[in-house]
Amino acid sequence: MNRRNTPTKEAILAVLSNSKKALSQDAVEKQLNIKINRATIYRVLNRFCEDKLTHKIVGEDGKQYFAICKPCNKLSETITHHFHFRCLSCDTIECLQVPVVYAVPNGYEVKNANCVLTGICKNCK
Amino acid sequence: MNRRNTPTKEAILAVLSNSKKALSQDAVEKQLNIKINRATIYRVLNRFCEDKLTHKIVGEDGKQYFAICKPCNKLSETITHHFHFRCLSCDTIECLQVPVVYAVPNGYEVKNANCVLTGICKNCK
DNA sequence: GTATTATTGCAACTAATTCGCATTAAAAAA
DNA sequence: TTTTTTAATGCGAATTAGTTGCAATAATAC
Ligand SMILES: [Mn+2]
Ligand SMILES: [Mn+2]
Ligand SMILES: [Zn+2]
Ligand SMILES: [Zn+2]
Repeated sequence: MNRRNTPTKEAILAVLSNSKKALSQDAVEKQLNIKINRATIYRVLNRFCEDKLTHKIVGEDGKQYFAICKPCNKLSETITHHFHFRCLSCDTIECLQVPVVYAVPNGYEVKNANCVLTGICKNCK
Repeated sequence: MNRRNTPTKEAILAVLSNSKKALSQDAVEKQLNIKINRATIYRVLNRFCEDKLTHKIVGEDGKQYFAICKPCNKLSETITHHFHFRCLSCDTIECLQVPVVYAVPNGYEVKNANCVLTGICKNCK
């Protein structure tokens, strides 16, 4: 199933590129200047993830956030797993350039990591 | 608002105590031998969290899991933030005795951490 | 025993995400 | 350039997890 170029895809990608924060479907929709269907936005975002263009973070609010972050693209696989920070005040999630370090017990195979720190961000203090 | 002792509370606590894994509301309900309302289970679990008897983990599946784990009770605040592991095969979350280590940029205040590794657990390999 | 109010059950509700299906439109083929 | 193929989209309905209002129940204090 080959990917196709569509205005929808471009628009959503542009929004993500211009954002320093990870965005929820809702946030993406609000920042779009064209009207795109909710389900479609989810589908596009998930396709981006499949293609490793973005990554998905799940907050302790249980919501999905999507980010295309600099670290992810330029650095090695190791730092690909980095911490995220969710500010309780401005309710945004951002990628921190802080690698996730851990060691798992024998016999465990880690495929992914979802690490979110919560608190108050620099701007909101 | 003082807490009261009820059979419901005892039953749910017993289930959590006997479990080596973190449990969702659904999982708790299934393991109970008495019938307790869904909303009530959530309320009891959240009360446990308020009272620091349990802690809540949110998986990348967006669901809430509750655990009363050994490390949490006997160790210091520092290790209270530990990694969790969610097995994609048996779909359970467990507390790892692996501390979460990080350093945040200046001006950030961390209040909580939700760190979940995903993959295949020892048993399922 | 009586009063107070935390706890519970039930049903309705909310919010986030997904899904089925018909329609549209990229891109490949002719 | 037209035709064909099928990925992408829109819409509405469905699903899932969790919450909330409210009346009934029951633990605890008096
Ligand atoms: Mn990132
Ligand atoms: Mn734990
Ligand atoms: Zn903030
Ligand atoms: Zn497993």
